Amino acid sequence: MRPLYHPPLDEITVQGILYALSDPVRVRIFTQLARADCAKTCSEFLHVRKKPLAKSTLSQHFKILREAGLIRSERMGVELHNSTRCAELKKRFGPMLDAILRAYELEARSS
Amino acid sequence: MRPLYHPPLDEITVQGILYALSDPVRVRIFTQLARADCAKTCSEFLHVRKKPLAKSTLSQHFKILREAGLIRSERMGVELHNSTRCAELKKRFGPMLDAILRAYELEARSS
DNA sequence: TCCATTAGTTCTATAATACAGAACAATTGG
DNA sequence: CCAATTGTTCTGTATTATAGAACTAATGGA
Repeated sequence: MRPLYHPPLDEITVQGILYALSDPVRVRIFTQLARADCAKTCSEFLHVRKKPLAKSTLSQHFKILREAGLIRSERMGVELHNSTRCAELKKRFGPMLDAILRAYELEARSS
Repeated sequence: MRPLYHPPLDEITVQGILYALSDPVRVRIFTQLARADCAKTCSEFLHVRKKPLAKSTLSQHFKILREAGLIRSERMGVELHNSTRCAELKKRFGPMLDAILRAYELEARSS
């Protein structure tokens, strides 16, 4: 089992971020992590919006978020503790991420 | 041949926009359109960054941009005149699009 | 120590999507 | 009306996504 890869800040791409955030499940995961004040495990997201997700699928989604540079996952015993890399990302991409999250939020409210 | 579909402003989604802009060819097309002061035809993009594109592929890319609500395509004789819907989009999504384009621009400069 | 449990990952097969060549459609100019 | 031009749609292949099954890693107890 290969170690979890986290790209360094300067290898993170806009393309990768947009792709990662163009999926509703991943957006949900990311926004929950962004809102949370402490790290969350993967399995907390096995039921996203009432839709049961296979854990292999969920694992893939986390991998995509991680390798896009959006989140950081640390092994803590048997589980992974996931948190966002928002602070770093803000340094590199300015207001982009905030603007995206805000747009998603507004969209959710209006529907 | 079915008429070109342009979603009304309130049916445009963040997800659709991010997905459309997570492909380098489409980003190139969109940014060129955004910079241009007049509409551009599809075939002007047959060579994007020295890579020859099949016109069927290009057509698909335009369709994705169009149906994501990012561009508007009008038949003018035998060709299509494409332009962005930036003004409308700004009303609905605020600074998101600008922030994305700016991030892509900075990324391009630094590489 | 060893076994059961828990949390995630990887493997494998199938379903959905992207790409590009070929045929087609629509418009215009000669 | 025919030829040329621009773009779309059709069709087959290649890549990517999903989810079940098997596997790995860490822990807590008997």
